[in-house]
Amino acid sequence: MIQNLTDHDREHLQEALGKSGQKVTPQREAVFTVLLAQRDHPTVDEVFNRAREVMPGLSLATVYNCLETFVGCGLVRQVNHERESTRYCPNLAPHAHFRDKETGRVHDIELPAEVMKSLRSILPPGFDSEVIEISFHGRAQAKDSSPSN
Amino acid sequence: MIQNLTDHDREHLQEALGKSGQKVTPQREAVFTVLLAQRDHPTVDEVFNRAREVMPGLSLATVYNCLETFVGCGLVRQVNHERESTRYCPNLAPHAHFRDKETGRVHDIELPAEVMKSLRSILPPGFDSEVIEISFHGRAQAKDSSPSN
DNA sequence: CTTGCGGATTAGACTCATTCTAACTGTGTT
DNA sequence: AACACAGTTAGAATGAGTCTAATCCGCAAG
Repeated sequence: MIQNLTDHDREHLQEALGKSGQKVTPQREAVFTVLLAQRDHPTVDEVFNRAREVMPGLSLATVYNCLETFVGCGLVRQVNHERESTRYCPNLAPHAHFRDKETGRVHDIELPAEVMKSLRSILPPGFDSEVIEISFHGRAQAKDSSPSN
Repeated sequence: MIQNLTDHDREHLQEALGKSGQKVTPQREAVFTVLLAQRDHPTVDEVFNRAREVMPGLSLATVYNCLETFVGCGLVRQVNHERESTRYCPNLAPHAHFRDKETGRVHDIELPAEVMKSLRSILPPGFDSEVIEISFHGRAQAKDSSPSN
């Protein structure tokens, strides 16, 4: 079920959009709500379908737009695996992704600061990295992993 | 300039293909030659264009087929960055990739065994990973980086 | 009010990397 | 010679994502 945003989350949305001079709109709120309601790294299509349940007139283009906006103001992260459809993730803490070969499901893997540091240290001088993406690909023991919010 | 394969490289190709029950063909040899001649992580299109100089009748579909075959028998690695075209890399040693924001060029970054190990160690029990992809994204000081084999 | 402005949304056309299909080629086999 | 079969080929099909042009909506100025 898709619940409404908590005041706290709405404020978060409000603030992040505001900072880059953009507004909260019903569509953006709906899309953001969907992302928070089920943190399973949905594709654009999945977000679209879920959001439609709550806002039937919503268009796919708008979902693309909203997600792009959110990425732009740091509200969500894009997750790409090989050439599959892009997925979206509202987890802001630095983390890696694990993609289950069997189910296709994506799990967040916590990334300790010291590992991040050792990773950064392998860059030769002259290389300056803003983003580090780490993704694992393999099998995960099924232990239900849909922490719904 | 695209040179011929050394005996050593031809043997390598031969062996890897043979192991998975496949043959060396002129097209496969041409594509492999292109990959070794200029280790700059070319896209399929780039491989296609380079290989055509040497084998004008070669078709794009074949380039896709050859590259897929090579990936299948462990001769080359695929490199994906966001949703850009897939690139191919004949460097077999474990390494990370650095994509230059400005030039779009991809650089190999050596990956020390101990960093690999610490990465593997962040996986919670039950997660079993075969492939780890690490990619950096940022700016690299231009210091000509086309080590043509 | 009502007019006008600008950002947001919309449907549908478009792009383009990749995959698929069905015909063809070349080589080795019975 | 006829066959089998992997590999190759051109072109059609797919599908995620982007673009375009029209419309909508909230708000500020007149």
